[in-house]
Amino acid sequence: MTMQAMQTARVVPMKKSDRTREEILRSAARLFRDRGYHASTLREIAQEAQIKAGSIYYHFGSKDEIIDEVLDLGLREVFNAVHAVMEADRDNPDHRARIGRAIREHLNLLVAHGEFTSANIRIYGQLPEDVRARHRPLRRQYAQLWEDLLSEARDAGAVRSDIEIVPLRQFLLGALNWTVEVFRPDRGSLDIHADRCMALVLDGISTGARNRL
Amino acid sequence: MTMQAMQTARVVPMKKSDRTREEILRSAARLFRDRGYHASTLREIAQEAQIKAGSIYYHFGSKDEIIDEVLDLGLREVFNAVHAVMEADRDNPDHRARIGRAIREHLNLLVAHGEFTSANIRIYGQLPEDVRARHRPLRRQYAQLWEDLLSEARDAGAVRSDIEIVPLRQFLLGALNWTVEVFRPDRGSLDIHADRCMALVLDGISTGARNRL
DNA sequence: CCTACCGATCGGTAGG
DNA sequence: CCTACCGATCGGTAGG
Repeated sequence: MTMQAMQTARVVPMKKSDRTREEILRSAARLFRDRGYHASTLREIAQEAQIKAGSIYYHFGSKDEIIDEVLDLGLREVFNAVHAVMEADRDNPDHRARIGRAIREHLNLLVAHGEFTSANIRIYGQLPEDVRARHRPLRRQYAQLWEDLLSEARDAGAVRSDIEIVPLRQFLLGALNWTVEVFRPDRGSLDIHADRCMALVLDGISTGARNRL
Repeated sequence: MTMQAMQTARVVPMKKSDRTREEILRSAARLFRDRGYHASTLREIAQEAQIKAGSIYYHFGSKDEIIDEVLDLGLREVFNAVHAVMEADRDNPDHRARIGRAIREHLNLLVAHGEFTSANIRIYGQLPEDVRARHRPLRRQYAQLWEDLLSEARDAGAVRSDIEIVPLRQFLLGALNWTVEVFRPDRGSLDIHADRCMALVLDGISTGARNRL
């Protein structure tokens, strides 16, 4: 197998059943995002994936298994990419630049994996508690990534010292996610979008905010 | 009937059927907010309102009629209150203060009518198109209120002239709604919360933003 | 406002 | 991966 073939194989899975499986997940993510979890039926998901309803159970054991994987796909790639950027920037003394690069990477991934991240953001609050519970550890891990970054920035004097880290992280990630949902920027306008978020959020944090977060 | 009685009558409806009707709406709003529209069944709504499922149809013709009224209640009172504040402030030359007061009133109402405004914010994106279409005129009206306020501020030089009004309004209202959903501030901390939003959002708009919105 | 019920549709399964 | 089907539950209705 040539290098070319191996790379292709990683992007477009070779086995047909794998491609169908991915199509089910992608269809499910789109429907979950647009109509919510309960309103999206397995019959609609199957139709979008161009198979019959009963055939979904060849690939997944239950609807819960599908939502679990959609949630996981939506966040894990964001986690890995942002984690990598933060690691590469570990010794940079410019904390504002570090935060900026993390923001940019976060937005990048949100746009790249549209269906899955959007579905995750939009429906998480409305899922049954047992589904949320299974997904929570990954959420906590990602939140911790940002809280560490912001803590270091605060300790270095780059962020106002009277701002609490947890609400700051909530506000920052919330604002970023919200803007992507509203603006749906294309790849070309992503840098502008990231700068805008930086300016609106970070300038407020570091110089403008009069009250404790 | 005394003045006292009349005022009481307006707050707590006298007829029992009116009170049941209100209880249905409030239960529906809570369930819609917490689980989404489709996941909230008429049977659950009825149970929360302490009546039997079939009895809902004594008060409402369909589930659609309930969601219509929940959406309307969630936004109309916000619209009226914010509109009144803007009118009272019409000739104030301090545009930053005008925007600040409008923000404060908006947040005030979001907190005051928690179930209905939260339900409106959270589930609107996932509703069937015909439900959204019926609710859209009121949404547009409220958006126009803010766009007028922001346009005047920009024309007076209080907001950067290279910022487009529509995206600015989307971002501002989106950020305000988001923070209320995340922080759920009590009445006591509302002023602090409003100031924080002012600082984070408005300082970015007027002095910090490098790029066009 | 309740009881008793309807047709439709859901998530899921058996057998191929 | 499909056909044919199950019990459960949904929004909604009839009759009181």
